[in-house]
Amino acid sequence: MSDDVKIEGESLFRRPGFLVRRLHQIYVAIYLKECERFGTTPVQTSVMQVLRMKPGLDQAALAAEIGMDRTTTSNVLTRLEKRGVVRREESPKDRRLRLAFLTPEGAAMLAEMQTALDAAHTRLIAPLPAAERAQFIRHLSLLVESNNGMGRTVLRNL
Amino acid sequence: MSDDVKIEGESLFRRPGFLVRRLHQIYVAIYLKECERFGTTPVQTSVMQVLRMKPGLDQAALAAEIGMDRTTTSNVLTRLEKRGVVRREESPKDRRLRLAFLTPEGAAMLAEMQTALDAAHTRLIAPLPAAERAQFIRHLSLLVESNNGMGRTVLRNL
DNA sequence: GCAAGAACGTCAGTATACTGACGAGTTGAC
DNA sequence: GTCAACTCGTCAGTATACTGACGTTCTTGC
Repeated sequence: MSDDVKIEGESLFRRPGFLVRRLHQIYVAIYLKECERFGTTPVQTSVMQVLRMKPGLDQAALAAEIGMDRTTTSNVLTRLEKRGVVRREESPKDRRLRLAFLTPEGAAMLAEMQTALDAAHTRLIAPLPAAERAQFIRHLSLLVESNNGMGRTVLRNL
Repeated sequence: MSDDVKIEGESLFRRPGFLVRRLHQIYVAIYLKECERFGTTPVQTSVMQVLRMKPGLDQAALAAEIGMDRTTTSNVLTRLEKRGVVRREESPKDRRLRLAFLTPEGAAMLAEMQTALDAAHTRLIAPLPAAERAQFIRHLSLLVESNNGMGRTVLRNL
């Protein structure tokens, strides 16, 4: 219970990198359970949420909003389009761009998902004492903002 | 700056699930930069670290140590074996099991990686005020331990 | 107005990470 | 002892997530 941060220890369970990987897995599992009936993934939901706020975003801008690679974003959109919740069209102004929109079906599904989605996020941090949850989220935010800009994938609009 | 935890907000950047996914990506990027010359991944390193502590572990037990699926563990071991840092042999006691060991080359590489590995973990949480790093790690640990046991992948030996 | 550079989307390739299913092997209830 | 239940490793399939490379299209410097 020492306050000293011992990164060099042998156990994986004191290493922040290992813990973050594991917590990410756990969040995915919680999400999949909460949102089971929709058959979506966390990233697909993030894409739809961004498109609700900013309809007609091109793929690179969408990628930057979520912190995903252009390639991954394109693949996610392909799957969402196949399900009929997203549609893409070419930009008349810039023929390089493909603009993405939620379909009415997509907007309806997203609205219906809201409760389950909130529950997933809440459940993830529920084991923390209530008074410490806000600080944990602030710590996460700070680390994401500070380390943003590693490699090709960068978040815009922090 | 309210202490109230607003999970229901529109912005992705206040959602712990989103932040954890993004922080995991960031850790991978930091790791890959620090350990570039070894050409390894975070998970491959975790496997090797466990095998250093517990030589001759079977694949399912190894999976449980790291919190990985059996299938993923098998694939990671195949890649490590191909590189010559791990070897597998069948158990004479239980013919279902394949026991994994570090090769001398693997042990040597792992020893050589230690500094870079420590640097990656340290860099991940470096942006936090020094006094708050231990608490952040405690929060991560608590959430991982509390939510352990979601789905097929479970950590043993917490 | 045009050549150099940059940006967009895509492709191929690779690595985690999961599910469901399966055969081979072991264990336990009786 | 036998057979049902379980376990281990693997396979096929799918979803994130990255890199390097490429053709197309736009922007900029001049």
